[in-house]
Amino acid sequence: MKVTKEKSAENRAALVQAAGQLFRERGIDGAGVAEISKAAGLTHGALYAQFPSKDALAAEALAQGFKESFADMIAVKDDGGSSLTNYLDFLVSTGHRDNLAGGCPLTASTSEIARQNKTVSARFAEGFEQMVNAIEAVLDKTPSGADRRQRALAIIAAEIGAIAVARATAKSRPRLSNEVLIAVRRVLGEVGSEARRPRRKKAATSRSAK
Amino acid sequence: MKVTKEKSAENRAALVQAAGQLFRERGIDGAGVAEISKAAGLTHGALYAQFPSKDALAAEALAQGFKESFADMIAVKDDGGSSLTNYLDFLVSTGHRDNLAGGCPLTASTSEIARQNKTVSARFAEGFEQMVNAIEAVLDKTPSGADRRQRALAIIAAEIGAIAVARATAKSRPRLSNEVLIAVRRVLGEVGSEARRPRRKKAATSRSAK
DNA sequence: TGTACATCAGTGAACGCGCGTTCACTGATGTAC
DNA sequence: TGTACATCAGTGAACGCGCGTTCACTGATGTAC
Repeated sequence: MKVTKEKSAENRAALVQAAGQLFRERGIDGAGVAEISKAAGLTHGALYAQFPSKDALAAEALAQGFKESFADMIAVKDDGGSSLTNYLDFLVSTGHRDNLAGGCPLTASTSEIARQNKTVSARFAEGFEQMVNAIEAVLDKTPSGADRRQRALAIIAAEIGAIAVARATAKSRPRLSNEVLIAVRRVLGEVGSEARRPRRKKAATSRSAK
Repeated sequence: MKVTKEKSAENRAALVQAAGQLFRERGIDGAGVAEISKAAGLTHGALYAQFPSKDALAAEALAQGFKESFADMIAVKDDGGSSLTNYLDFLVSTGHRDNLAGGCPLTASTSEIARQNKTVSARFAEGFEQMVNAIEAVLDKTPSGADRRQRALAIIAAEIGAIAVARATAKSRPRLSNEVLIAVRRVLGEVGSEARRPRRKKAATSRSAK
């Protein structure tokens, strides 16, 4: 039974939305087309009327996930206080760890991406690059741009690793999981403004490095 | 046809070995029992004579992978120069990125672990903890132990994120992939000895933070 | 040491199941007149 | 505006396939005598 153009567009959006959530929750290989279609209130046949393959849906769901994630980031950016602090509090947190379905696609599917097709992995790389740019833009401007970019890259890589490890250990070692987040949050705060921030009180012993 | 106890033990070891490599290459869910058995020169029936389930094999393969990985770490540790430098050069490198089958299980399966059973995820947490301890042991001793542990946690989390991202982007954006490794390698070098190392030449402008 | 036999590691066919994808069909939509 | 009909989004049965696991069987091993 045919359906309004408008309704059809809604259905497509519902598929993308459901796919994004389920892919983030269970992994791209772990969520099936039947489950996704059902979550969108449709049958799998409808999915294939809208997308040529599961891969194509995955690419679109990934792109949409990034879009929403950046919207969240912008909302958080100027929440009072430093933008970097806001970003890190948002990204490296128990809230982000526990929000599989709604979290950033970067952190959810990183280690699966290498096994996906080119379209999917290219979208991932774009999202990563954008995320790095967002962080770079709010870093202290003191040192050279190259240095700033390196720190932004390291911050995002560390954030991804932190959430991945925190999720992997959350069930069997909840304390350890929290500890990872706290440690990474603190160290990244320092990395983000290291070159400009005065040394912490206690340090200052200056043996030359090795 | 029955087989020597010795031969049986060899077969078991071959299964664990093959499973470890294939799980790291394709993911735990991505490598099948048929493929693993074949790689070990056996049939899947033999696998079930040795292990009650694929999960049990996965747990053992993970433990074995950590064992081998720590042996590599120890070999690298006293390779001349600073131990931390040796560790980081080993862990955050294109070599590690490109060595799926032989690399560290931590970096290979992080984001899959949360979806595996308790035995598997507990083994993962143990391996992570050990890795953190190894790093902590070679960090500068200047600041408090709590601070040292936090930096060790952050270093391992960042290393895992760096390898994961580098692998995810290696095919579609090889330059970006390399860039991530270089950036993380450098920043972690600083994190590993931050509190003690004299400020880099160019920095030193000391506006107070924010 | 030689013989009889229970053990059990390993084989390979078969199991039910869920996967991604295809396809004949339906029937409301939206267009042509 | 009203009618006739082509379009095509969505349905649901069916496809081949590979998955993890089971099981009846084999036959060399290793033990008991």
